[in-house]
Amino acid sequence: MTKGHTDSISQSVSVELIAVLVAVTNGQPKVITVSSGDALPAGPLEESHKSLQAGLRAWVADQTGRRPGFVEQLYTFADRDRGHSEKYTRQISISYLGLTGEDGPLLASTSWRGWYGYLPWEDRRDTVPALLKDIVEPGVQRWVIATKDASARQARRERAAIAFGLDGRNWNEDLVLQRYELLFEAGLLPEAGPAGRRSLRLGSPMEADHRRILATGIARLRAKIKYNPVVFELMPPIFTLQQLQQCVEAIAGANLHTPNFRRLIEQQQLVEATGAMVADTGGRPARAYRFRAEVKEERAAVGARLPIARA
Amino acid sequence: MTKGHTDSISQSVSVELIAVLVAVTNGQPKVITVSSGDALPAGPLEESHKSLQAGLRAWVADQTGRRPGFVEQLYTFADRDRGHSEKYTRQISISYLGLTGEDGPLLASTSWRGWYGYLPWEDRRDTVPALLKDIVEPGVQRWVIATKDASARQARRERAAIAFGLDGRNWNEDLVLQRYELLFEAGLLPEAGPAGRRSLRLGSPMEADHRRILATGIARLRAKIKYNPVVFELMPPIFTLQQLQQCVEAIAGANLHTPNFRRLIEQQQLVEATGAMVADTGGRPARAYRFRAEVKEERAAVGARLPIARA
DNA sequence: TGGCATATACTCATCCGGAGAAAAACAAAT
DNA sequence: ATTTGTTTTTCTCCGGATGAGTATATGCCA
Repeated sequence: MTKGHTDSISQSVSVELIAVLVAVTNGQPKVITVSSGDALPAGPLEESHKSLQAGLRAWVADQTGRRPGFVEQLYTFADRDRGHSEKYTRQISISYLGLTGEDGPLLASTSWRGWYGYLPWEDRRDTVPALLKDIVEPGVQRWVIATKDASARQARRERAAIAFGLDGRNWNEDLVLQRYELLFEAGLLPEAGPAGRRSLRLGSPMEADHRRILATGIARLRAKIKYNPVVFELMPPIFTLQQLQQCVEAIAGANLHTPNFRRLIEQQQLVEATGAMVADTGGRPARAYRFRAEVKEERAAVGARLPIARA
Repeated sequence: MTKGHTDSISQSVSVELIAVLVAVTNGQPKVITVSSGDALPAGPLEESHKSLQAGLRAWVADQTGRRPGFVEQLYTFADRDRGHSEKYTRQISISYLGLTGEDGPLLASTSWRGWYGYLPWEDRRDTVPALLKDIVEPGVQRWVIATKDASARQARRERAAIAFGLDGRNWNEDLVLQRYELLFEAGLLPEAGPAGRRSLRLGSPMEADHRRILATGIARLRAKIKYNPVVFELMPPIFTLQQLQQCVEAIAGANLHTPNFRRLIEQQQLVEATGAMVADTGGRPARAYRFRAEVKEERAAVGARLPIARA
């Protein structure tokens, strides 16, 4: 498509901003929801908004009374046939991830909900959820063998094995979206429509594709937390290392090896001791820490590496 | 913003798809451009398109006669005041990265251009570009000291040091977008408007923010190539390890350490020898390789790791 | 005082990545 | 035929990061 066509569109288009607003309080990762937990907060892009990010921040501030310290665009998708009018309409949905604290008042219509209520198979902290063996794996298995073609079946088997750590593979906590999509395709989620089995209780559903957007946000956050010190935004100013670890565990949905976690944090010099102690831990008092502000810029980007030739 | 407002929008909105279509041929990374290299190909989202990705693929196929094997959304942004009409209009631009080969015919109005023509400071393969020392660093330095406030100046200095590897830091090839944005802010690019110094020859400019989108695409590709075997899409079916290395070097803009690169590829089992040899290399004949198809699924996601507690 | 629970420190083996040396296999020049 | 050059290919060495497990410190509470 060459230039010059770019202003030709005239179909009816509406633009919607959808937010995954995350907080973590004592080991519980949460998102802001509306409609009694049935949907993510969403609002139209308004004329007054200078940019998408600005628009999002504007109404997030309205909602939560707080301004999220970290906001990142997730994904944009377009649906046809979304409106009820006879006119052919197109909806563009732009989703964002935002990190904040749980404090600050919410409007009555909104509330915090634990995110593992929507994706219970993602929380493997203390035990591997029973529904994985009881519901997910049999359902996925049915989906695998539901294909006649042998190579297609093999492809499905491989995909399932990767997503859910089957066949001796390891569970990869980053594959939140892949798991959601597989369950959706397998018809194991009510969102999948009439084919979806409403009888299975695989977490609470959400309207439209909001649960999918939530999965996207969690996936992004789980990936990001490994190379970018965004946990910052989810922690109070002063905290103990265990609190920090529990926050990361809540996000990752897995228990961490405490000594190694500690070593990781220290060698990256993410935090500094305040000197104060926190005594009400139930055991030995813990040192209080704060984040090193400098880190924010320093470690803003480290990432993986290529075998680059020096000199 | 609670639900129920979501269909209230009525301002005039147009949706534009912009593509960064990449190919690499003998050490030259290239993008498809229009308008004699002044812009990236862009087209409106049409009613017939089922989804954004489908829309993009449709007209990419028209343009190049090839279907890119890999397509990924980059970023969405919204501008006001973009149209010329008196009506207040809003343009949504959704950008995509696509990987393909250079073969296949192009329309006359489109052409491949080397991407380092637009971002010459990003190519550090054989030598560090002279314009870094000659133009970029002095310009950035002026921008740093152009702030009165001491702490703001320090922040700028830090940011510049990270982006361009100053003050003893290493160059981080992933920070393509950060570098572009800094140069833009510093008024060193003609795109920055009247403040921009058109006299400086810091690469060829592009219309609107297309050069920024290109930077976004390059950054994404440089990051992605490290944990996801997308080089696939840019290579012919059979190749030598040196060709593969040169392709990665072209993308990364840096020379790689050959033995270590080899070791990396082998230990990841990305490729398998065909048995054939390629003799016209100028030196010792090289083994011919192909990608292992299985890898595509296997290594679709590996990523960094957290100190997860087993057991 | 003796558990109990958590916090913190230390050890050890292994793997991976950066860096460089060197051998192998051809072509072209002498 | 020998030398030189160029590229491919294989090894080695080393330090630091990582996985895994053990041990000690320090409070509270019964």
